[in-house]
Amino acid sequence: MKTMNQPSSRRASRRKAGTRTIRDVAALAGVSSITVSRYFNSPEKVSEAVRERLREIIERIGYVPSQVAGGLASGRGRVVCAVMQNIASATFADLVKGMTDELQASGLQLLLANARYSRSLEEDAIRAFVGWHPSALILTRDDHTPAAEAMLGALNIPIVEAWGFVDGRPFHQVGFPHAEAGTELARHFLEQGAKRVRFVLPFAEEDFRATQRAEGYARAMAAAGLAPDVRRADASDDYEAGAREIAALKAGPRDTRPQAIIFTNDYMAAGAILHAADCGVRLPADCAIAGFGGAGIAASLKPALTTLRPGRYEIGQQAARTVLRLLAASPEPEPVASRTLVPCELLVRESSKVVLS
Amino acid sequence: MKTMNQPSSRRASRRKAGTRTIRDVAALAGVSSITVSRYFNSPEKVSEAVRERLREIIERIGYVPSQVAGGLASGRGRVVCAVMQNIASATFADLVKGMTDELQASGLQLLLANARYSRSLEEDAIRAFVGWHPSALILTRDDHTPAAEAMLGALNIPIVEAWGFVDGRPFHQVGFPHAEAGTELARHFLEQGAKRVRFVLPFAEEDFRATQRAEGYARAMAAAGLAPDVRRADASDDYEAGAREIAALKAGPRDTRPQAIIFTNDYMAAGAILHAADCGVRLPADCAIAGFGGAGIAASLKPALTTLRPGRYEIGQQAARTVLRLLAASPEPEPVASRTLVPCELLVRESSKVVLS
DNA sequence: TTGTAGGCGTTATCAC
DNA sequence: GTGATAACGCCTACAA
Repeated sequence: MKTMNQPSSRRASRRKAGTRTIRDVAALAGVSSITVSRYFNSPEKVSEAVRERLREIIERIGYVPSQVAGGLASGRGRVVCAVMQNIASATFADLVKGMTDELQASGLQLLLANARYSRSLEEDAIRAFVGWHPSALILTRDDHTPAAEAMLGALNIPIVEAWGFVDGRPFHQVGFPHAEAGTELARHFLEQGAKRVRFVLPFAEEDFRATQRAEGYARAMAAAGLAPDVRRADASDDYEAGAREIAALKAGPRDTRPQAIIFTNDYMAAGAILHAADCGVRLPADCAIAGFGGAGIAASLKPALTTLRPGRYEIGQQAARTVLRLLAASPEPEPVASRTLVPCELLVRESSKVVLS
Repeated sequence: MKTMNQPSSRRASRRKAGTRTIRDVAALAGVSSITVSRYFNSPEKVSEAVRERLREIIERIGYVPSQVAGGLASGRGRVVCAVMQNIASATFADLVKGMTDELQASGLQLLLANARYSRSLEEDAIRAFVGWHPSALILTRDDHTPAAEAMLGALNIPIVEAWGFVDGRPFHQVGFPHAEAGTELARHFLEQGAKRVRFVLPFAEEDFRATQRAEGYARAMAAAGLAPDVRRADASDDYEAGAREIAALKAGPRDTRPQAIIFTNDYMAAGAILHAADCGVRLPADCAIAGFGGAGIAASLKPALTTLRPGRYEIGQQAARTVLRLLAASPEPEPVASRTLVPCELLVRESSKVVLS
């Protein structure tokens, strides 16, 4: 007599205790599991009666579909991957919020990686993300390593480059041209008649966007027939760097001192403003000041800080929307990469009033 | 005559073009696919020779293991899920950075959700995360909905409650007791002889941690036989709220005015300091000030702002470490929930010097 | 150290 | 509108 209840060809179940599957739901409802699948993915294909029964059962036993199994079966993870450059900065936090807010409703989960301004870490992050079979990818730079670029080309999914705004890329762009941001700030001073306008970069060289803004500034100066004056901060703390910059202002002879300074971020500018009184520098009379970033504190400083505010949240949002649009439109991909400009807003306040002596 | 080349029992492959699998690698190496699996998961079980061959092939064809398939097969997604309360705030951005930095090496991917201080959204996020079969869960509050609590209990994975630090919870704690933070700030002023110490809450009531700090402050006041004076800001912008608070300072008779104000975040405190001069208030002579958060700008304000700085990055890091420790130790779970205190640091500066009149 | 068999939970495909 | 079946890519269990 054969062993009962245990055909030798049958392995033990590897199922975790307490895990419910689509089949449990199907059995309870007296339908097949594919019907339960349809209930979630295309409910209009399930009859009203069955739908109601399923709703009740799912609610009662607390069934949650496995994203993992679904992703495997469909060949597409329910995942949008994003590589940030500095995950703890306000800039990227706002981008992330814009993206999550927008993706929330779609059921897509955002996966984040932090590349710390390194192209090689970005490549690593992309490679890791490939294993998730992402539905789309959002990047925050456009100068990838060749290996990264090769992976991107092979992925064949929507790819968005957010934050910058570059010509001639094969991927969708959402952001603004950083060089032009620098140009705009330079012009703000040039139009007021300033001739000596300085641009201050942060201590760390890693933020290449700051460098791009400096280049735009330099072009504007050159176009006006003036010599660019780009300096790099000599303190890693932004507030301290700004303070030192303003402290050094009176070092040279009066007619060579800058009439205006553009700080590449608002924190340096704030440091300058807060320290000015201690150095006997009156702002903006002795030197006009502008920042970049649209920091919340800018309006409260004395004098209030002029700043160029990028639409950080909006860029995250638009990047996510671009992804959703492309996913909805597939499999007819858009012929050319889209370009969504999210312009900066120049918030003009007292600090940037040029006083020509 | 039957159709050729197409046995009726054989379905078409659903494989995406260009997708390589563990079997492709195995075939190229002349080994079985399980050996390739071992190469990734326990390389020490694969002979040096085979390992070398596999390394070369994997590198050459750019094979990346599927996290999705692996997660399904092993019953555990390679995922740690975290629910934040305000994903765009500096606090949570630092937490996230601490977590990702720590998880990076382990190959675990962090999944984030934003609960916006809502218990119900937290519940939704947890439910969504269940579908990812997470290896662990990190939460940032301890007062979950009953449904959420039920899910947590059933999950049977490491669960960490980070940012706060509470007694008697079934889950691991990493953070600090917010009430005590309020107490510490209150004592800082009480020890200087102040009798009238005010505590200012932000306009939005959603941040229950701020309320906990206020409670700790109130207890310290009561213990000293003094009346607590908790006010809620009347402007949603923190800087503006701080400015208004300081502007209102001189409204009442001198001997009822607060001698010190604790702002529940540094932005309100900064707003107060920046606006003080405009109101004819001299700080700290007319009123001592302290904040909470350890904002970067605090040290640059005039007067420099005293603030209680929580170890935000460290808390994220320790939360992740707790998760990794528990995962490594399984299947022998720790008998009781661990408690990791990450203390705040009181940064005493000029703003909090009490001047008794 | 290496291999065989089959299952993980869902979905694509085809059939009714 | 509903169902049977196999396939997604990998890993656990067991065997050699």
